[in-house]
Amino acid sequence: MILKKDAENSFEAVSKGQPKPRLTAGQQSLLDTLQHQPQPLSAQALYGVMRRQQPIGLATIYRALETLKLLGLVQHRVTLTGETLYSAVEHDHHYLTCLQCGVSVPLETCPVQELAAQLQGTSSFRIYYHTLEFFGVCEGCEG
Amino acid sequence: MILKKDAENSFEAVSKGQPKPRLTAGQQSLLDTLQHQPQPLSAQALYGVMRRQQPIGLATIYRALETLKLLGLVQHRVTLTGETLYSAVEHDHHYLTCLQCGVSVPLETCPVQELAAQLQGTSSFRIYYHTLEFFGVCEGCEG
DNA sequence: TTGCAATATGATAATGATTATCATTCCAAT
DNA sequence: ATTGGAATGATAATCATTATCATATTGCAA
Ligand SMILES: [Mn+2]
Ligand SMILES: [Mn+2]
Ligand SMILES: [Zn+2]
Ligand SMILES: [Zn+2]
Repeated sequence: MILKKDAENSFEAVSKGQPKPRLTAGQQSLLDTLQHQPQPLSAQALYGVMRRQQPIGLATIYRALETLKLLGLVQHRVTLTGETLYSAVEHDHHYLTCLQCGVSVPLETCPVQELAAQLQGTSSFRIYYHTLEFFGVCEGCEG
Repeated sequence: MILKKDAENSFEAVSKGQPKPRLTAGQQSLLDTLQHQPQPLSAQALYGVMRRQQPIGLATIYRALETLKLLGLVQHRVTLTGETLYSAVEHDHHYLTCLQCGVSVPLETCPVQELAAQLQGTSSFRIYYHTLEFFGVCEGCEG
């Protein structure tokens, strides 16, 4: 996927002709940070990253992430340890995870893109993102 | 998917030629219960269900679910509210969930079956199950 | 069978990520 | 400038899950 670098507000790219929400400085800053991350991050990790550029309270980060999710700008996934990781919706990656040691290997392709577009028309939902993950046991953990 | 009704120990059906683990009475009972559920259940919900048939401590249920997961007999998914739901691996269903009200609509098809089999050969992992979920906003929550 | 070591179980305390509170600050529109 | 509503931050509370630890079972050898 091609991203316009440093769009002043990437909302345009996602929502077309919908009620336009104004992001606060903090939300915008958080979104920018997220869009520049190569990996999904937890709320607490984001708290640490923002700390150096634009300090934002942890509670506010959780609230902002929720808001951005509802706007279709941010997506989430939950790790085996129970922490939620966030990333920009443009970040469409999936993993193969070992149930034993927890190691995650990224997949190269996303076989769901088509179905997502198809569902978009079929269902009455407006679809923002999806999660796809495979679980099993890695070679090293083979018992 | 067709299920042999009341297999004495469905492990055979999943693991072929691997070190055969003996499930304890509680684990077996829990697995049976899970295989008869039409919907994924949380550990606590299972605790409530087992209560009437074969009382098992909550901690033991969590441990058993973890064990069954490692054996490739049980799968899990995490809801928006953060609770983990468990189901027998035979239960291959996916959902379209509203980020606002949390309602989940089941999908009819699983477009990942093939890729899973393919990955099985490509990767060095032994793949047990996968999760696939679409997130968006339902018609009623449309803002 | 009997005895023991390894494993499983239950009750309960502890953990930790997330959420609820609430006082304060910001913001937009009179 | 004034004001009502939304946003923020610090912090307490929540609650699903884990860690403990004492007790009960199980598997196996003597
Ligand atoms: Mn994808
Ligand atoms: Mn599937
Ligand atoms: Zn592993
Ligand atoms: Zn909804």
